[in-house]
Amino acid sequence: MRVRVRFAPSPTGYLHIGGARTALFNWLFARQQGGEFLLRIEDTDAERSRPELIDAIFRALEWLGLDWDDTPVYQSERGDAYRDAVDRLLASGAAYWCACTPEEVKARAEARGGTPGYDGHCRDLDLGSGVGRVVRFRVPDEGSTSFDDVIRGEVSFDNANLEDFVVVRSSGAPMFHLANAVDDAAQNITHVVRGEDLINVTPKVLLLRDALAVPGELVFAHLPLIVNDKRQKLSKRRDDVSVGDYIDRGYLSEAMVNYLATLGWGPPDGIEIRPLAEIVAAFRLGDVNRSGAFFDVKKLQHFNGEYIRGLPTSEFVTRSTPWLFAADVPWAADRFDVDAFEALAPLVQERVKLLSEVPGYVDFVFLVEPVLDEASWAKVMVKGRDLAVAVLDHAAKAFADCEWTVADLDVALFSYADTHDVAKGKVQAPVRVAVTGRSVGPPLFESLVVLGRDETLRRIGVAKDRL
RNA sequence: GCCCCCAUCGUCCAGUGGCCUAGGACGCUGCCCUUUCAAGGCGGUAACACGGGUUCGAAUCCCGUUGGGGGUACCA
Repeated sequence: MRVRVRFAPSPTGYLHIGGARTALFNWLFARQQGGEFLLRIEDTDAERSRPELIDAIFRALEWLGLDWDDTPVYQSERGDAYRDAVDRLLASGAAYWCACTPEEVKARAEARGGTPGYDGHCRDLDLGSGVGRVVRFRVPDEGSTSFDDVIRGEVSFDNANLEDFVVVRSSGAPMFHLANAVDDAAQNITHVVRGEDLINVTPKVLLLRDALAVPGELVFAHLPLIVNDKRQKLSKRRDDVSVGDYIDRGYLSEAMVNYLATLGWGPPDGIEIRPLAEIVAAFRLGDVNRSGAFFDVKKLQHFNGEYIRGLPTSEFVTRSTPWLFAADVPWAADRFDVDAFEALAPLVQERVKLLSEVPGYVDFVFLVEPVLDEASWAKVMVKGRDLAVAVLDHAAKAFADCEWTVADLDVALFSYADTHDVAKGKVQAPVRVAVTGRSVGPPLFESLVVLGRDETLRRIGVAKDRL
């Protein structure tokens, strides 16, 4: 049978790292099996769902490159199907109306000794529908519900530990388990790949499928959770994990997807950074780990640096250009010079880990006056004042009439190093700070070539005056 | 409390009874290269939670302990 999986986000927040990983593993499995990857928006909870987030989720998935098949299913539009299922459940006695309020349920539980859960109060009262009433599923008192998880093996729950859970709220809206069971059946889903936080809900869905006489078997695979540095499930509040935030910080989708694929799984040959197509080919659902994985931003950054360096330079230019027009960039848009950026791009490309770092490497070209990094100035120009004065004097003269090429600038400036027996690193520093404002940046002479003789000499002059 | 899951370097991943004096990657770190910073090259650091079994032999299988996590809603 053809594999059909689904990613079923609830539009209560932006797509976060955990959801992205779940979507990715579903997608990998589907593509690797030649199956289909479907989308379902689980918006049964009108209170929490925010329709405007749905599009943001789609865009995040698109950014990641996780293309889906068919049009997404919206649970908010499938009321009839759920009502039909509930009618069948009620008719067969698998479910019943319950008039207990949450407060009553809780009060009785406390009176019983604190064990949470519904006590079956209305089970055999044969109540009909009514305002404020919910429909509960009649969980068998005995036996157990188990399934063979692809990742974890046999997982079993005693039915006695399961309460008669609500399938329809007093508002008439279906609960997640019900909608889930009905939709997985309707969409002919073959495999459910989701986070381990949903493992306890599986017996309920299984019981529901059974009661609804859904044909065929649904295979489950519960992914290990992605955790924070305290080894707790990533939380939108506590941890900063929205996929969109990573886009804004200059991460490449290829790097993100590749990194996410190494969380809970690893290719047999140990090569972590590789094209998605190879990951698809090597991926095996059954080889996914069972234990939680820490989301290590440092390692993600390393992946990102690798991907940036691996880009053709022209693509690096087109992908980093938006960052040069970002709102917080300190120069007017008309100061941007494509040719200048293209000249520096290959040198910047091998130095950044994030696209957002790019402006900091080339700003001196577009700024009227370079931003002055105080720490750099203090170290090179103040602490090393004597050398700085001598070097800038030398540079001002030597740069005045040499050929304006990397090779000639090199000779012109470093003749000072040779004649005065000073390390080249020491000699280039004052010029770099004078011209770019910082002590780090792209190679100096290439930078000067782009800046031009007049501006270079002007900035050297300004720095000398400041000394 | 109850239920479920998990347990190899700081972190991620290999390892599926002998190839393991446990391998790769990130990080950290030493050296080299070098006009800064990167990148690159060559090294180093560091782990099978504990206790019992099973077996000729266990990181690998079983049991227990401990530890961690998840769930326990008229959220998903």
